[in-house]
Amino acid sequence: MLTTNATSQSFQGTPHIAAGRTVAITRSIELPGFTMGFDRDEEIFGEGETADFIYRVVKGAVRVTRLLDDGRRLISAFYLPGDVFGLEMGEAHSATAEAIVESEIGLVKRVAIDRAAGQDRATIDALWALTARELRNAQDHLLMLGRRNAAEKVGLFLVDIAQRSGSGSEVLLPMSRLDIADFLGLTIETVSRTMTQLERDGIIAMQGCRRIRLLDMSALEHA
Amino acid sequence: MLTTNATSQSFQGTPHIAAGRTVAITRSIELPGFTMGFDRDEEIFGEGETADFIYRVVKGAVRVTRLLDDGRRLISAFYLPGDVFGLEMGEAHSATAEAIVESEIGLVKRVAIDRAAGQDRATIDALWALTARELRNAQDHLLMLGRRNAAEKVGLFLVDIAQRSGSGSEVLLPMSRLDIADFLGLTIETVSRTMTQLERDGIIAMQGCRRIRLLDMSALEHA
DNA sequence: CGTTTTTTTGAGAGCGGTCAATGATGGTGG
DNA sequence: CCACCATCATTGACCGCTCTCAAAAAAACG
Repeated sequence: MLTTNATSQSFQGTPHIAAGRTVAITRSIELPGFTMGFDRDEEIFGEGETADFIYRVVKGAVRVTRLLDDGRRLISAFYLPGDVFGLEMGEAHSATAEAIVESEIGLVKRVAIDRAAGQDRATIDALWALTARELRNAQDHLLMLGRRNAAEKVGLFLVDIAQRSGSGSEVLLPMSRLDIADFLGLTIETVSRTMTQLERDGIIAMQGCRRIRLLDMSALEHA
Repeated sequence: MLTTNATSQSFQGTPHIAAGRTVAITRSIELPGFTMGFDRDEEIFGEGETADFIYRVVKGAVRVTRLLDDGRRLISAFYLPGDVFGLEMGEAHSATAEAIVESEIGLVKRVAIDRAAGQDRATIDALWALTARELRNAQDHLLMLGRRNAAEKVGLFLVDIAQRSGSGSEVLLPMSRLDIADFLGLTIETVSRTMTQLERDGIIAMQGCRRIRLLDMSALEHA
């Protein structure tokens, strides 16, 4: 875990913080904000910190984690370009967000959002819709975890990532096996073994452990 | 599964439908609505049906279920008196709700809610807060399912129900072992065995399979 | 190119699932 | 009120999946 000292770092040659722009929260809602670069494994916000911003992935990938009391880690969601995260109803963040790879993140101040929401019904509805989308994601996650074997979990996960990254049947996983395991409630070994088995069965093909080609989508979804 | 023909049934001697009253959606928000009685295992709404109402448990208990394609059943939440459920962002219900025991449910028409929300910011915020609460419940559920053994799951479940029913350390479970199993991602046999073991360990005491006394709360939470 | 981290593979054990039988519970009708 | 039956819960034996521990292979990094 790296210490967060965002301002001292740079991102792909661009200034670390690009101020004075607007950030899209939904397709129609844009608010004044700025962009920030984060290195691999760098913390974006921590559990318990004051939730002063909401965030949007411009480029890269983000994981949101919660630590159980006994040290086990639970990944509640992955966020890909276009996804909004970090919206809280309470004062503080209820989980930690970290960049999975070098990422570019848009930030909007919460006070700016609250101000806009006070004047504009459309903004309220957009924020509400974001909460509802998070709810749906959590419920889909529950469906993925509830009484399914490892092959089903990994299969559904790959299909989900493929659809969301919109790259057809060719997936480039940004996250490690450990991330996948903590997301699916499995161990790295089981994730690895399952992928090997899916490849043996001709359901996927791997070129390196991150580049996956989905050969048989229906087999992935139904077992 | 019983067929739903609510108007032809009665509930504990009171008329099945009591019209012309108001139903509390939150502590401060009350809207015109009515109350309806449901028998044990009676469907309140079904997956795919138009979401014309939102619901509140007045008395009894409700389960919300989703059926996986292969027939497995997943319980996404239990609702106890005071809890609101059935609020959807889309047109249709994404899950099925059934009364676990004979229950009294308050209903408010969605058009009435939308009308109130159009005029009153407090109502919008209340509805948004309800969605956020559902999200938190789903995330807590994820925490309960993620990489925990049966004893941890059952322990956390019992503590949760005890706290929500507010009856101290004496819990009267409205739901069957099958309901608990489908909620925790276990089988009835494992739930049963786990309860027996918790009793042997002196962590709980059972008077019948529904009446549970929680003797050691911290042991329940941490294993 | 060497070092560190991540991934893969293997062997063994344990937890929870499956199948099956017994025991408890509750509702119904005689 | 009790006998009967249907449903639900418990218990047991066994098996398979996933975890654990361990080591080798591959990839990422400086």
